[in-house]
Amino acid sequence: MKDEKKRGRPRGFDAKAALGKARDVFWDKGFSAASLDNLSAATNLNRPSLYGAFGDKEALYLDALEGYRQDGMGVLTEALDPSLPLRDNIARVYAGALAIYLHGETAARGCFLIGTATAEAIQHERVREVLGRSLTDFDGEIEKRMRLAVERGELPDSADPQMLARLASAVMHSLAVRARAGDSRETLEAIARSGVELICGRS
Amino acid sequence: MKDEKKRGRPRGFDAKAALGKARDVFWDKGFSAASLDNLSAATNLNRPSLYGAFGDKEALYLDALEGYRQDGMGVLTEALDPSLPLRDNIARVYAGALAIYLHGETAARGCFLIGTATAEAIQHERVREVLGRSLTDFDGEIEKRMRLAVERGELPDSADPQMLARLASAVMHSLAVRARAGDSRETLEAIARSGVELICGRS
DNA sequence: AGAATTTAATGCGAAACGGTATAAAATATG
DNA sequence: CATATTTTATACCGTTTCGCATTAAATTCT
Repeated sequence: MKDEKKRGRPRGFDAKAALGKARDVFWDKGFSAASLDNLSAATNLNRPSLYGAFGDKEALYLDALEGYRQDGMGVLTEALDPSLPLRDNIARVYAGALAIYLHGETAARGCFLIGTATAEAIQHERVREVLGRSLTDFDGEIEKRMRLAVERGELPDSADPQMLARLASAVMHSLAVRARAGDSRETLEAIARSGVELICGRS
Repeated sequence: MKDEKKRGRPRGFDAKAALGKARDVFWDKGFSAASLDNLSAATNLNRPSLYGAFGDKEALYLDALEGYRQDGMGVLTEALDPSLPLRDNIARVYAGALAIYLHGETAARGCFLIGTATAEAIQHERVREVLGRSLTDFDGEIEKRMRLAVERGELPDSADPQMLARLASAVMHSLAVRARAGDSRETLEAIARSGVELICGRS
């Protein structure tokens, strides 16, 4: 469904890979501090090619954000596999987050969204919109699992699924910030463990 | 102890007030997107005066961060008044945070540190250092109160004061991010209430 | 009063910025 | 093969950036 040969010179690069490289630059520097020269160098694309494929700098950034958001949702739904106990689900959510935030083992970059989009959110309405949607969608996915947990008796009937979900997200937001502030993997994992305990009950 | 008249032309502005105006600019735009022209206009200082009083842009930003950090610690210790019950203390911490994050009632700016310093933390080591220190100091102050709570029997002996403190901070970090993402005051206050419930026990 | 010293104002200057005009290269179509 | 169309490469344009050089103003010290 995409083999209709477009006429004209074919593009000589993989747009998805280039977007990933651009995302890495934004991830390290933030939107404002990342220059088109940086992005051009990282993607091996000259500026007109970048512009042609993605539009201007803001559009490229929004594309990168949206891709990250979708990847994150994928990791989340995978972690929330309802055949596992709730406690395992939440632990997996945090483990998945830390795998992204710690980036390999070495330098911690934290969360791309929380680490860079928050800074631009006041001035750039579209960035704020993506950020807000990401947070609420994340909350919502966890909330669904919390509702299921109440139905199944993993949580007491008195539990408030929406609020528990938001607090479960809150722990992750904190991991995102702390990772970028340079906290050690050990510290972050300890917080994650304690978070699971607190959210899912001490039973 | 500061009436020793310096010789030479006296400075014609209040450095502290100027720093506050500069902080507001950084708060809205972030470090990288804030230009010296913006800062100059907001403070009513021409660039050489800014430079003379605070040094370059990064030094000015670090000054603003440090001032915010200290203000925040002041609000925190006030909220943690040990003559009040733990539950009230934590509720006051969140209320104090939201008062800052929501800025009046209208446009939400979130937390200056979490909203802007996280973005620069990877590239600017000194910013990362201030951010990290701010987070750990905050945790530490709450941890002291948690220890006291265990001694007093407000929390069970089995409670882990360090981890409870970090999770209490986590809720605040989430408020900081969500405020900047545009969440309503009602939502944020509801999260704060639920956070108090979760941290301080459902009793 | 005059010298010394500090701050304030104007404005410059080199570099970096985002974005694009222009032309060459590569492919499909007729 | 010629033409149309799309991508790539080079180079450039106007603007904005940060920082400072220079000069004027205001105050203290001698």
